[in-house]
Amino acid sequence: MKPAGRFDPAEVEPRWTRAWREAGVGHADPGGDAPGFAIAIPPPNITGALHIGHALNNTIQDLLIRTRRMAGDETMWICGTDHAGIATQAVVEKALAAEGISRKELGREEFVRRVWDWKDHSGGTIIGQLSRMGCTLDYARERFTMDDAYADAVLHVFVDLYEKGHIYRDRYMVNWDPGLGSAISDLEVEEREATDTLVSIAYPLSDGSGEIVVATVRPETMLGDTAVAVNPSDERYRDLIGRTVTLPLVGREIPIVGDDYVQVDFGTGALKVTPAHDANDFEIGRRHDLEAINVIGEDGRMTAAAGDAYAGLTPAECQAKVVTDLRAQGLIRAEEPYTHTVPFSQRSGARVEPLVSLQWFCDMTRLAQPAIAAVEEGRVRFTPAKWGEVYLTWMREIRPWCVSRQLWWGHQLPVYYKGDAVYVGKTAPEGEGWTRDEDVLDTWFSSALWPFATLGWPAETPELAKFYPTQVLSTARDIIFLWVARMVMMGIEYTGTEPFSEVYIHPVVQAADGRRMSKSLGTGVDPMDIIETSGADALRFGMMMMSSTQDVRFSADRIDQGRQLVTKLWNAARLVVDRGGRAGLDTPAPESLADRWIASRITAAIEQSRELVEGFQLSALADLVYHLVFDDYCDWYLELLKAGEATPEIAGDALEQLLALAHPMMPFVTEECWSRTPGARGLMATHAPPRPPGPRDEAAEAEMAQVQEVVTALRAYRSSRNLPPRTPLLMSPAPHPSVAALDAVSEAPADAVPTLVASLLADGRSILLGTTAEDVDPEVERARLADELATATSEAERARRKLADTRFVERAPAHLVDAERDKAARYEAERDALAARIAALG
RNA sequence: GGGCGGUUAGCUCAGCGGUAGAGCACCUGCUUUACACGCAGGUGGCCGGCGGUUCAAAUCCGUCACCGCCCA
Repeated sequence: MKPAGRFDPAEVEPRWTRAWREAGVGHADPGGDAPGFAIAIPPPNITGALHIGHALNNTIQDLLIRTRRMAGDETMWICGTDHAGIATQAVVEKALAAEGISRKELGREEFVRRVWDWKDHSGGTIIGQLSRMGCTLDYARERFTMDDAYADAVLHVFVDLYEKGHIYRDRYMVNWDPGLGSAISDLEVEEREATDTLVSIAYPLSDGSGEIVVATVRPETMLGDTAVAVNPSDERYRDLIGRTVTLPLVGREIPIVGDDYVQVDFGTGALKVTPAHDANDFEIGRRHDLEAINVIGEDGRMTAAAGDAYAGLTPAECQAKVVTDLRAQGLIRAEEPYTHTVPFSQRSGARVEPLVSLQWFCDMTRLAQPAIAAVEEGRVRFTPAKWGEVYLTWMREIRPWCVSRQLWWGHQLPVYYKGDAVYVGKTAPEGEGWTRDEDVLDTWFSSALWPFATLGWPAETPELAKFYPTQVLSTARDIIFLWVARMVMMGIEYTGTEPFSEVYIHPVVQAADGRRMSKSLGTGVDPMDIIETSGADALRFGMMMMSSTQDVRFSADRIDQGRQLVTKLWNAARLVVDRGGRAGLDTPAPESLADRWIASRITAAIEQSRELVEGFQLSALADLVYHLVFDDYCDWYLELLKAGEATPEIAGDALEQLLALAHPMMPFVTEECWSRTPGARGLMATHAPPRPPGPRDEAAEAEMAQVQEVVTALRAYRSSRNLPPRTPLLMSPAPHPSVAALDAVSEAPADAVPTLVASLLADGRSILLGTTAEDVDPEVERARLADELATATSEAERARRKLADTRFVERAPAHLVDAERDKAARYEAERDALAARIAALG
């Protein structure tokens, strides 16, 4: 069938999505002989919809997967979604709230059932959108982090880490999110700047001999103070160490301790110590064996321990009352505005309350060691490499991970209590009276197992044998710690192997104005809108162009560029087919200059594209394909084909190579063109890769470069003389046949040469050309020649000056010096020729 | 406080030791029978400032300024 009419992505693309699914293009066969190549998708949340970051990341992964598939590997792109504990629970709670129902009214069992209902209806959104983008995931093997088998793997790991002594329960300082009613990890806390009041409070010495003044932005926490700390080197206070003060409003007698942590020059140099509500104070408390009194509860209100006057207030209300009460007692010494950073929850947006709480922790120090070595020794390679350093820095200072969350949606801890007894196991212990821990695991605990739990681990499945370890992980830098690092640790611990060997960290796409792209700011760009207006191929090309070496602003121009490339390919294919081009021929060796040249150019591009893919230089790859299609193939080669200087056989073969080269990036248009090319068999998606690089045809490339230079010079000449584009020109010496085929130029008869008007430097030598004598306006020509003379003269001088520098001649590489000599000679010859022409004009 | 990155054409970005590139925008031509989502020809940069290394620096080193991110 001959390609005809306009290319309509909205009609074409869904058709191929279905065809690939039906042909099982993404479905992996663990039984085959071909080498396995696997990528585990960063599982999107079931709550979300496709955003530009997904579009970018999954374009990259599909490009890699399609490239390897065409190369003959047995590919598996592991598909699935993440249960996203906090986010999903929040979405469902919000929906319930709209019906006037609270989670607690519903009860845990019913609530979890409702979340599953919600997941069944809305949880597949992103996976469906990825399919529309042309992603060839292994959809039939889609996994979910709460699937029975997956959940079993998660509990297996928890129990095992507990038995190995890495998981323990402790009262420890955690980041408490009062909005969520749960502890959150260090990585979910965001520091923001806030201006508070720094209040100086006098604490009277117990023996009545004076007072010590402390400064704080959280006066309400004084109710939980159990010491005052000063730096032992601070002469002002040194003598007070070991004495006590009486805590105002409370009346508790608390010690003055010496601790190096205290900054002498901050505030008054004396620090109130509240071990239950400040991470640093907690450490000081441990060093001095101080009691930790929780005065702020998990409900975000003051506890009974804060005293009858304050219990039940919010911290803000309590702060106001404490300050009022202290002022009444004349104990406020100063109040001044103070700007500092304050922790907020990335999850709920609430101000994080540090408090001491009984939680489950995972000590990461031993697990980190082999994961550090894996990167240091190159078994896991980051691109760009700097992220490897970021990873290592974090891993070397790794801290305990708080893994319990006070939520209902997630993997409930396999922990059971009876009185003081604790049992950890996948199934409930025998006997009566055991109750299961209410908490669930941090979602990242389960995602850490993603690359192997999705393949059936801990069972020894054929999938695991064939496709683990995976090859590449492509993701965003903001989850290097949350996810990548933990996958490496868990992968090594449980499979003995790093879960992937390459980590590609893609850029962050910002809004066009440089702000963060977000729905709430209204700066988001919906990839599905782009697909609707421009097609998935254009989206994919645009994302590739934006996948450069640094963070980029969203550029609609790049999408347009993709749309134009799609159209160009489509039209080029139509032309070639129209001229008798066919695919899959036993193509004869190219003979004409044009045929030899395009074959060589494509060979070069195939070679380059391999290097670019290996180095994840994806915007360069997109750029390469773009220019190969537009410039080499369409602007030069197809013009030569139309002029009869190239053969349809080679044109058809070149088209096939071009489609294969572009297919991983733009699967739809290439598949469609392929299907309409006579002689094409099978799908482009499973087509052999672009032909392996053979030798370049250096001679053809050099000759064609000369042809291009002359043709360009002819066009520029007409343009500068304001001559219509196809104005016939005469030239001497005779034009190369390809030049004559592309341009209205012919050899000047010998007797006409003296009347030729222009002298151009092209093809490394002077050529003379002109129309006929009567067209010549001597004034215009003289001005034009004078311009060229000026250029030639200054370039010649420049080169001579450089050659006159003995240090350059002596120290620069010989080929550069030679090139400079050659340049000087050429420009001097040109200069003289131009001068002669001007003289001849009179 | 510590660390990392950025600063190149009007805009978005490549280039990272040998006389500055792309796309878009802009200007001039062109209804050339694949494509006006096109073709041809152009305009436009002391490559953030200042020092240094080198025969040679947008590219390497130092420093300053501004912007952004990460960790404390």
